[in-house]
Amino acid sequence: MAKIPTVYDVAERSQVSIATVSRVLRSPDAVREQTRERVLEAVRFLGYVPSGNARALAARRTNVIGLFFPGHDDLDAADVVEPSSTGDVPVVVDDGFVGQETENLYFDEVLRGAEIEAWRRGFALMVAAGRGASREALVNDIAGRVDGLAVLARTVSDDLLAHVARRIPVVVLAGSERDDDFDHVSASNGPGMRTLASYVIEKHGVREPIYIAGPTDSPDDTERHEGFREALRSAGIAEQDLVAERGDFTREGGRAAAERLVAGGALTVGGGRHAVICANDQTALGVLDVLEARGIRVPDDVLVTGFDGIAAGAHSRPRLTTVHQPMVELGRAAVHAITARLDDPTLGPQSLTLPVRVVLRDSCP
Amino acid sequence: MAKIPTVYDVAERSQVSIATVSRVLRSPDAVREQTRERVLEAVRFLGYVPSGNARALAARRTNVIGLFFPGHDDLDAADVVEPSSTGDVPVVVDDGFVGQETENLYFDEVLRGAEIEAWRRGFALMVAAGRGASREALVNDIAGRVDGLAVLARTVSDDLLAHVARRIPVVVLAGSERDDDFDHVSASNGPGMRTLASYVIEKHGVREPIYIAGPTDSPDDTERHEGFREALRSAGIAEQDLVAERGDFTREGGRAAAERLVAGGALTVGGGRHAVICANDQTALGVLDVLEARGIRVPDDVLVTGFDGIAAGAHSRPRLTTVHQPMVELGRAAVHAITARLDDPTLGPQSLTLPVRVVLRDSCP
DNA sequence: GTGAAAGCGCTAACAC
DNA sequence: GTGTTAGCGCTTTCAC
Repeated sequence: MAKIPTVYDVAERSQVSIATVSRVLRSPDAVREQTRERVLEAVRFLGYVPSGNARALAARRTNVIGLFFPGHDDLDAADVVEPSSTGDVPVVVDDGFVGQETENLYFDEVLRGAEIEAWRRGFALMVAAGRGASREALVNDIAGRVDGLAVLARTVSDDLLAHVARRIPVVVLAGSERDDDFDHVSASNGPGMRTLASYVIEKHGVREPIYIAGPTDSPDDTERHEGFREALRSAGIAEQDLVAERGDFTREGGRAAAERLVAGGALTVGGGRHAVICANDQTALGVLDVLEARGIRVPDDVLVTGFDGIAAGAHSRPRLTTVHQPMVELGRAAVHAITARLDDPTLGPQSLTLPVRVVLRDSCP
Repeated sequence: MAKIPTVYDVAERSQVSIATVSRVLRSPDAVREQTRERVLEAVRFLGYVPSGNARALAARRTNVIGLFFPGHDDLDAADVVEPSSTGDVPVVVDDGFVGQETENLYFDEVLRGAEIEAWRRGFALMVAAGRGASREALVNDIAGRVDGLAVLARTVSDDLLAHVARRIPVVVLAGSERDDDFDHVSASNGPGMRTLASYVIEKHGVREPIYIAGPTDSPDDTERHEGFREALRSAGIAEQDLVAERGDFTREGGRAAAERLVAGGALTVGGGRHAVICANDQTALGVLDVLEARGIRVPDDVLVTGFDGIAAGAHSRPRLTTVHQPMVELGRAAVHAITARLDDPTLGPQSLTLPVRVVLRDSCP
């Protein structure tokens, strides 16, 4: 890293102009083979790697797409652990240890989809998991570095989004299409939950399903909850008579909610057919944890359902009935929407809602 | 996006020089409040977002760190699905459907760690999951856009890495420290597996443990396998007499390997105490799938162990005994190593090995 | 097929 | 405190 070589260094060494160096890298065919070889030789010799920034600046295009998600506000305080100096490997009995729960399965899947699609279209991906107060600054910063930005709904103010959208295409993920000018990509949350809830009510004759909601600021949960209500309505069930709980989309939150339900006597062994409808899979898995520990049988005593379709739900005992939403596809669609707008800036606001499907498994057959 | 405003536009509108605009954004305190307000007002009015590229170019520093992992070569062919035009939500019975298996739990965790640490240090993160032949080009490209690069071991040629390392700090993830000049960050694979295998052999009296390896090109697997061999050696067991299989680090690969073992008669009900030691958790989970389907009891008939400590293993039935490696910390350490070198380029090659621990659960108590 | 030269939008001395 | 002025390292006409 002594002296980072530039086009000028390469040009000098290969006895050509910087324009030719640039050509060799961008459109090799426009250069005579002999010249090209000489340039490439110099590139190798010097260890030349073109500056993406200079290129982006000159070309007025970064070929990078940004992805913004809210991050964990915890996890951040501690410094990097220093390795234990001894080479000993401790052997511990797991009495319930669960590492740090991977709450972000959703994020992971979406990111994977975004990455795949970005790659296919020749874009790099820049990710940011903003936290705390710096969120807005982060979004602004990243917006200055990319050609387009995908943002999870309700993670940044509409003002900022509007500001940023004047510079680059912005697509909002998982937000219901609203009365704004952004592009939206989301899953069929409402219809999905409605279909599932109706199934539970009709097929299993449950008249008092319990809904465990997600965080109040989750647009996904808002839509799912509404879908649940619709199902109740069309079955002629009055919502005010029902028990309800709120989780936080985490397995731990699901456990806590389930404990409260059990303590409140809402869930019992053989106490008539009950159903717990959870706003997402993680919550439902937490519920399953508690029910199993309490000896309450699923699905015999209580039916349990989730939402999302994460892999863990397909492998749980009992396996989890859920509404599968195409998370990877969401990520891909987001990137797709951005590139589409990049290709044709005159496009009107797009709203894409991806289909979901109810997947019946053991926890609610 | 009509006309993207620049410093010049802001300067003109607020009646100051571009230098002052820059100051307002970088060091607000160096500007008189009244002037500052005027500039910020113009920023808001114009929808100005500073160009990260121009800034990086001028400042000779991007404040971005790159992360390179190998991607799935599959998944890429299909185009984005078009939403079904009907609003109907299909209800399907899951007869074994598992969505697309999240194989990359490892990647996800490391990425999370990297993201956290990058954020703490004021860096953005650029990720690339290279595939196929374009890998090298991708790495080169991304190297031109970042201040430092973390690369999973053995995903790109040492030549390229050396080339890139002349420009920016490069840290190799999960590779055993080798005789190169790169920084390395890895987990205690060998000692971890050795400890686990010894435990299985000594505690449970297993004399013929079966090892299911990972991909041949995985440095992690190489080290783990060697750890396994060491355990055999110190127990006086001859390796050549043992059955061995190779998976590919995926659950599906684990299933396939287990099927072969069952077919080969290596695993039977009550056929003496056997143990299947897997190179990673996903493989082990696949083995559990097969054993359960075959009615072979774990841990009564067969002991099963994994490696990594992914969340899914803590929730499987039976819960999976494993060696937990700090994946999030690996990501953090990688970023840390890069920033350390950025702060002090004179540093010699660093090699950090993070501690692991054996976690005993039901599958091998 | 190749070179000269004009930016791209910003930061950072250096003056005033 | 604020303005002037060089670049930063590339791409891209436009000549030749």
